[in-house]
Amino acid sequence: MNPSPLQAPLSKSHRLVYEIVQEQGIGRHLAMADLFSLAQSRQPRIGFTTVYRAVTKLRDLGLISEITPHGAERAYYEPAGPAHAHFRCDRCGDVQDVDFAIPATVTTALAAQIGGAIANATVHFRGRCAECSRLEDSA
Amino acid sequence: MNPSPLQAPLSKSHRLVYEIVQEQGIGRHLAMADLFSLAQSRQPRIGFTTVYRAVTKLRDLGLISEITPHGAERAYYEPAGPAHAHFRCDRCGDVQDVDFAIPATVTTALAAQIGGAIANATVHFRGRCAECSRLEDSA
DNA sequence: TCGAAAGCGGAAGTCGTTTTCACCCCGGCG
DNA sequence: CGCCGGGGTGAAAACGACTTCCGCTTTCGA
Repeated sequence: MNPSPLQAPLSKSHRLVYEIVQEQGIGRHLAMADLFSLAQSRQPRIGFTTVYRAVTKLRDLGLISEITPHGAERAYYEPAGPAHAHFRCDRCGDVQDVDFAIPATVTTALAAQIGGAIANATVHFRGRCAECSRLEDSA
Repeated sequence: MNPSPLQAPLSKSHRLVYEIVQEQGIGRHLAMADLFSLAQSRQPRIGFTTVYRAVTKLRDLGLISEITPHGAERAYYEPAGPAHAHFRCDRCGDVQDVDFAIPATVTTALAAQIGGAIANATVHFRGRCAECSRLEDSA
């Protein structure tokens, strides 16, 4: 949302990747290869390594979120935003957002339970998405 | 705990892997390589492929659980048991159990929200474990 | 005993990710 | 105006976990 914190430390290429993720908007989940394709379509001479470095930096800066759904074979990226869970369909592999987050009171209590500090919580659901539910095969 | 459901469809090698996971008990999280090492120590002629096949089958049968913590670079396996969450320390990488599960009422409501079926929920926490919290460096 | 089927293990292959390394652009400085 | 110097860049190789392949061995029923 706020473009100001990224003026200083990001190169032009890194900014491009950031913009691509932002433009995809909430609910879209992009693999590294997708990001590379999109970046290439705007700047054909860009290399995979540059996109990779951009993603790594943006992730470390907290500007984009990385999700690794259980059962998926790669990571996905989305704009940083309010906490929410993800649902992955076992059949078609599609990942979608779910409006659910673990309350801070719970994480606080659990942090006390383990005696450490909890920085982050991720929730993933697996199952059959709406569309795949209609096709009642289990192949 | 209950050895009966595994007599029929499991070969001797697969049973060995199952027993190894069970014997490690609750709270232990074993990577594929760990399982292979442990299996080798009891049956030196066993091959990695056999352990891999055993793990795959046991996982599909629901006899063992596979977890892929966010930030980890491999999957871990543990005995199947009551639902619980996992905590992974960002510093030392250690994974430990956390007594938390998403209520069935919540998953039911969320399944309705997405219009599909939710078969499974996984919760992962990241942060600093008790031991690493004492070492106040952020390296 | 024989033959089919399942199990097995070594090795190679797959694939997403990460690192390496040399080149280039772009600034300041002499 | 030309010489550095350092971050940025991109092609390619390396890496590592995971998966598959293929031929050999064991098991089991006829």
